[in-house]
Amino acid sequence: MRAKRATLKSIASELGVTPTSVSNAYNNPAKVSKALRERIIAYARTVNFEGPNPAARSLRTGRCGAIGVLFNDQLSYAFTDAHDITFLRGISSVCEEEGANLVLIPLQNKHPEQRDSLSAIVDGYILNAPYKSHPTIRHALARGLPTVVVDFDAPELASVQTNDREMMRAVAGHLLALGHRELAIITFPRSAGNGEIVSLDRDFADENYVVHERIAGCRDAFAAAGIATHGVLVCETPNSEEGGSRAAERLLRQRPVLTALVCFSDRLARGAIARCEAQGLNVPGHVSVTGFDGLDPPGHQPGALRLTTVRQNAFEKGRKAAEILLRARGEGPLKVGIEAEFVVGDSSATAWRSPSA
Amino acid sequence: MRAKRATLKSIASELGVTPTSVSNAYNNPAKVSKALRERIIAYARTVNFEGPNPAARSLRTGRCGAIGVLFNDQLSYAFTDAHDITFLRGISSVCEEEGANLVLIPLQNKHPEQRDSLSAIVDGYILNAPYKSHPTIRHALARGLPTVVVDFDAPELASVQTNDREMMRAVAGHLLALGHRELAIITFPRSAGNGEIVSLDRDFADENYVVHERIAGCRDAFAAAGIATHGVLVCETPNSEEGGSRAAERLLRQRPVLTALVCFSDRLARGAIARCEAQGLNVPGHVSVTGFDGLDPPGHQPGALRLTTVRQNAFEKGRKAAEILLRARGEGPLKVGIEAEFVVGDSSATAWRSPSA
DNA sequence: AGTGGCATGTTTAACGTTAAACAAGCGTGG
DNA sequence: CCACGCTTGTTTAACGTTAAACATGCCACT
Repeated sequence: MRAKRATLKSIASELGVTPTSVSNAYNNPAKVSKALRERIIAYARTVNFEGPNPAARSLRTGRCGAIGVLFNDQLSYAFTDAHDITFLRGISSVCEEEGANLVLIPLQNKHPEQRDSLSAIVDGYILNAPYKSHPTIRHALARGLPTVVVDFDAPELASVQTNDREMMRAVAGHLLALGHRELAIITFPRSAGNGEIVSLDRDFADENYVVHERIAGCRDAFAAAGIATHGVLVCETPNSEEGGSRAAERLLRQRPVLTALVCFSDRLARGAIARCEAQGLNVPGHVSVTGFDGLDPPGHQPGALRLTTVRQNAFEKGRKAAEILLRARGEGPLKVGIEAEFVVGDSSATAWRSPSA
Repeated sequence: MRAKRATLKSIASELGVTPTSVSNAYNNPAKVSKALRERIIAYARTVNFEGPNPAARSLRTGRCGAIGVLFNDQLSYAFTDAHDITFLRGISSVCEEEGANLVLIPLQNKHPEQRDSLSAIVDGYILNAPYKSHPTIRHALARGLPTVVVDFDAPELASVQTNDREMMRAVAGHLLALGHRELAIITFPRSAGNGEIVSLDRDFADENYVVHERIAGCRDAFAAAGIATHGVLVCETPNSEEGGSRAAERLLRQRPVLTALVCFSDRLARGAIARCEAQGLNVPGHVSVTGFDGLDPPGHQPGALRLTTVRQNAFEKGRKAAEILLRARGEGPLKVGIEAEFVVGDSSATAWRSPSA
């Protein structure tokens, strides 16, 4: 039976002072004489008092010194993704400077009954590429705390955004300029997607904002080249090497004439490349494959294929989001753009198959 | 001017019921008639009430549904380390299953005045390879919350431990068996270390527990081989490729006859190898280098050197720690061991230089 | 008819803290 | 000598919630 913990009140009564003075000894040293303060701290030490109860303080002050981060996907997935990890690193670097705690909030998919309330004790949220429709995210938004959304469109909220559309236009334009006409797109999940294959001229309005923007960028490129998007396939798959591989396999089966695969992440691209090579298709000889993120580990191996991709600064994205949340005060939601860079690597080349069937 | 937020109380008075009933509508649906519950929820929705205030609930119930994780190092550093990331992934996988939030707590190094109180609102702690002496960690321990320590020795606390000592003995034994007599050790920081070079027969009792155990394992191997540890150098350096490289450079300058470098992490080993090669020393031809962790990315590149290392299951380590904290109830602190495996790769080989000077 | 039990709701009293307003004492300057 | 301000501390009330005990009505069972 653990002894009851000491509180400001118990210490105060023990010492014959008021709880306020004990509180001040911790929070407002200037409001208390040095002698009293030292007496309080000394006594507190003897009863293993480790400072004011954080929950009570938070209730009283309305602040708790922590920010919450929400991902679309499972948390344990985020920790496998170079982009998400780097993004978190950016956030955490600011948290360290500010002494703020960082709360990772898993989406409630397993316990639907818990979806009705979001129990995180935080001063604000960073929402990474949220699906508007997910209940947990809806709750986060509805709570009305300061919120920064990342790669998302929300006029009333502060946001940090990469120019996905323009970048993807560059990628698709690059492939079209190389003569590719039989392209397909491999995307990570657009919403609660189940891996269907659809056409590029479908309506993507309700989708994940990142997917929406990148799809739009692809269309821009096709439009600029005067090529119809009808019949261009878009395959949705989990964002992993495995997912990329399976998607490539399905697309190549459905449309063997493909000469280029536009992947919405490097992981998907790596998987797609592996699949192509397993089928005896050389990359970029037979099929060009592009990625997105540009976060391959620094120690580049000599023999490895350098991806044609878009390098985005996920660290800076995280930093900016956290800086806005923890430091910005002022009028109107901030909108910050993060520079990205189109990088031509060795995974794309001139189309070799006869253009179109 | 944001309108004041609705509370259980305000909703109750609005609806002519008691706050308890509103609370029950959220927490104990069985204690409230279906009709009333629906009336409450419906009204709550119209006033943008997103469930009971988490801080108040936490104060009242004494629980908050979150666990805190503390690292030795900067948080933003942990996000660059494959071991730490995988460890976090293990923790987060359990948090997801349990619907618990995960609070990453930066060590307070920048704001010394904040060191006196730890403001995290959590139900328990996971301490990853803690330095006993760091103030933040001392506070975490002193708060008396349920705590699981990882790779640390604390009889009164639950723990999850890799058998560092035995594994390191295997590594050093392997090198000694290959004929190496001029070994040096490269370790990540032992405490508040500043990068000195010391002898292996120094006293490491007060150091980081992991370092302490691994050093002991090295000594075991030397003892078993009947070789003196006097004069065997131990170099401390930040745990990064850069750190490994610098340490290797310093050690080779101080003792050019070295034929083997025992590194306490794969990152250090990678850096050391790069440095050796930059100096024209072939690995493992001229110098053998060993690592620790075995977490190299799965997509192994053809030309790359496979490290001789110890593969430890960081994911499982994280999972077990979180499971103990969130699920274990019972008598006495649990002690869980995590299996590791000594892996002979291509970075170690027979010593070629004449044994000893 | 009386008793027990269940369903539904209320009353009461904290949980531990801190903001704001107030009081007492003491030195200082005009 | 008095008004003023500073230092040090106290009083009061509230932050928003929920556990525990209590009240009430209704039905069922004996």
